[in-house]
Amino acid sequence: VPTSWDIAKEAGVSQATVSRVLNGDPRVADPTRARVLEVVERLNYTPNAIARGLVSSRTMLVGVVVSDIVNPFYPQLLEAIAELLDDRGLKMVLFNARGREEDVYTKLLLEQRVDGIIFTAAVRDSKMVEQLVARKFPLVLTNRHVEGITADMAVGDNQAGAAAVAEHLCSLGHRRIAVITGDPRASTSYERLAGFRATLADRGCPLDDELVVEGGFLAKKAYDLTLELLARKDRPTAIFALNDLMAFGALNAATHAAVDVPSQLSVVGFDDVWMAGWERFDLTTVHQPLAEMARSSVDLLTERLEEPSRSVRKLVFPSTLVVRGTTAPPPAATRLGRRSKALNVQGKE
Amino acid sequence: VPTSWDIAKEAGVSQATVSRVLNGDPRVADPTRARVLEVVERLNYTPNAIARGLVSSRTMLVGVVVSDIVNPFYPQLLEAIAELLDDRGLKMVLFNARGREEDVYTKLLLEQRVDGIIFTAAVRDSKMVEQLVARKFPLVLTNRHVEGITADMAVGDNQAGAAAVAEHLCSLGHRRIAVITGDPRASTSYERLAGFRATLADRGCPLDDELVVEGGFLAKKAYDLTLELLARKDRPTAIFALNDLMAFGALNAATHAAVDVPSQLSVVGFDDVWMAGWERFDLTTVHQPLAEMARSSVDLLTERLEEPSRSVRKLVFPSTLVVRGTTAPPPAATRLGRRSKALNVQGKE
DNA sequence: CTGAAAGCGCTAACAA
DNA sequence: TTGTTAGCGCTTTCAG
Repeated sequence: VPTSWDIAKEAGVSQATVSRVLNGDPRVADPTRARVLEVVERLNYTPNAIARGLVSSRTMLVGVVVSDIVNPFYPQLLEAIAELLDDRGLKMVLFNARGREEDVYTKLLLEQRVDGIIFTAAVRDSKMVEQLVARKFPLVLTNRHVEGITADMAVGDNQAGAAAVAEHLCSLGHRRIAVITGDPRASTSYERLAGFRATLADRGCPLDDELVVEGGFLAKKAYDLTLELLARKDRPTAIFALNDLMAFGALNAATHAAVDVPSQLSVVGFDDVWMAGWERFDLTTVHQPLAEMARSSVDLLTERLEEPSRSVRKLVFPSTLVVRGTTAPPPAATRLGRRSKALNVQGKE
Repeated sequence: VPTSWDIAKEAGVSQATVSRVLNGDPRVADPTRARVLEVVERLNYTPNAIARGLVSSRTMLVGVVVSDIVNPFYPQLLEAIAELLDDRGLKMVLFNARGREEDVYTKLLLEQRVDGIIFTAAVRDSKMVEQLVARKFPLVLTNRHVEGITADMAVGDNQAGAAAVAEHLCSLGHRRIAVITGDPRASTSYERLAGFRATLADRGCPLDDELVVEGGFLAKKAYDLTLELLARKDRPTAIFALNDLMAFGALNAATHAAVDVPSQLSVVGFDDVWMAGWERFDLTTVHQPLAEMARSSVDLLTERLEEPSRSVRKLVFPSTLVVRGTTAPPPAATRLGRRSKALNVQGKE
């Protein structure tokens, strides 16, 4: 593998000149530049980014931490982030946090000397994030945030989104509503639950704690929990899963138990991942502007990379309820005569 | 940020000794080692992997290229690969090839001096892979392979899998079978189609080219194509989508068009991604042993990293048909009297 | 067992 | 406009 010295020798110039040409330094004579580039081409030379990184202390690598890569939410986010990073010449080092201790991978991230980190898997009491922030390490919290931490972040308005779900379910007439929460350490789970609970209380139909179960943001767990909920004597008429993946699990469980959605059971998710609109799910859920969140995350990071001392910004993105076909009035309400019309109205968005 | 010199000074030893301690060199006196480690701990020192990489020419970074990260197949593969790499102290630099020119990212990969590359998005006529192989760059082809290239690879038996689908559909009585292919440049698409076509011909019901359409491994495209296929005067009684994602698209389209699956239309996929078994899909498909493929890919790569001259190995993994609820005899056959029984048999696996 | 010294391949002053 | 010269932080001989 050729080095810049090899091509310098071959082109009859100094190594420094080669470096200049490759970095687009304007004060290189055109003929010289041409000669160098010719050799670069001929020897198929690519500069060693490691060496470059050592001296410039810029690796052009960005660590991205996700909590569960098989949750379709993350690939969708990653796709957007990866493309934006690419446009800025940055490369993505991916970490799937699932199960791992967070300090382990963060340490790895640091050893690797990534230029910055985009965290999408932070937990509310993360000591690690706190340390990184204290060290003034360039990082942005995306989607989730950390309690009491001042850092750049791009998050959705979880409270508002969940509140909208509560309104929706309440006005449909639901009174026994179950909630399948996510990881309780995630701000997303916490806030969605809080927003839902508060709004439900406001509307005079407080949440029954017996009906709040923990699904860990996992489809399988939500599936099992739904089966369990449906088996109860006084089963809920609606289930609010704190993310779409769990809502899918609930939907599958309902199908398994031969419980019709939405006539016998309403299901609501959160995120509006791309599959949520599929006919086979047609899920009522809360939309989060993923593309914009991704763009802002990358922008926040690159701007901090360029100007480390700039003031911290917190971007909150609106969440909007998307009513599709998995919600309808509860069976009881149906018997009271609001059935067919309401069913049609809610049947399709 | 402290360097090894800082901790050397603090511990009253030479920088070389610090390096030795950190690399577990056995010939360091225990008291010395303890002193060094104490300082390392106290100063919260982490070695600079860039510098280390420069001298050892080992970055501990592995490039992983996927063709479309939102296809659930890849996250599932990535999850396994990431964990295995992690166990070996390697980190993953992810590239989503979607739309990008392959030489662009491969060049980036090389600049970054990743130790090796796992390609899951290779196209059959890839010049880039050819060049990398010629350069003896450590790489493994996973899932897809490249025409006429000798390299380490871990692929599924696509021909056999597709043949099994052909057998299954034929014996159910289907004669008008449509195929939604993937990216024609991918070996997976090519081989699955070839295997399917050959077996169908053997069974005396050759494939009608009018019914072969290109879905590019994309759900949306498959959705549209299915709608189009269903609108034809002489519509197919079965659709073989060359991956699960497209099969999901077909299923959604069928629902949209109010065509019942499997009584009016059979649908088969390929890959058996984790969602395929969900009640809402219950998709008949071809299982690929993803976990083993991932493990082998990482093994092949790490072994080559350790012993660059070892002989090339090609691992082919068996593909097995998984019959679930989306396949049944065609409507015509049903009219001939094989309906209800067959329907039940196929209705659930 | 430990220290001194020579780079790894590049960027960035500083000279010329 | 180009060349010379220091390092970046580490691993690794080679001497003690």
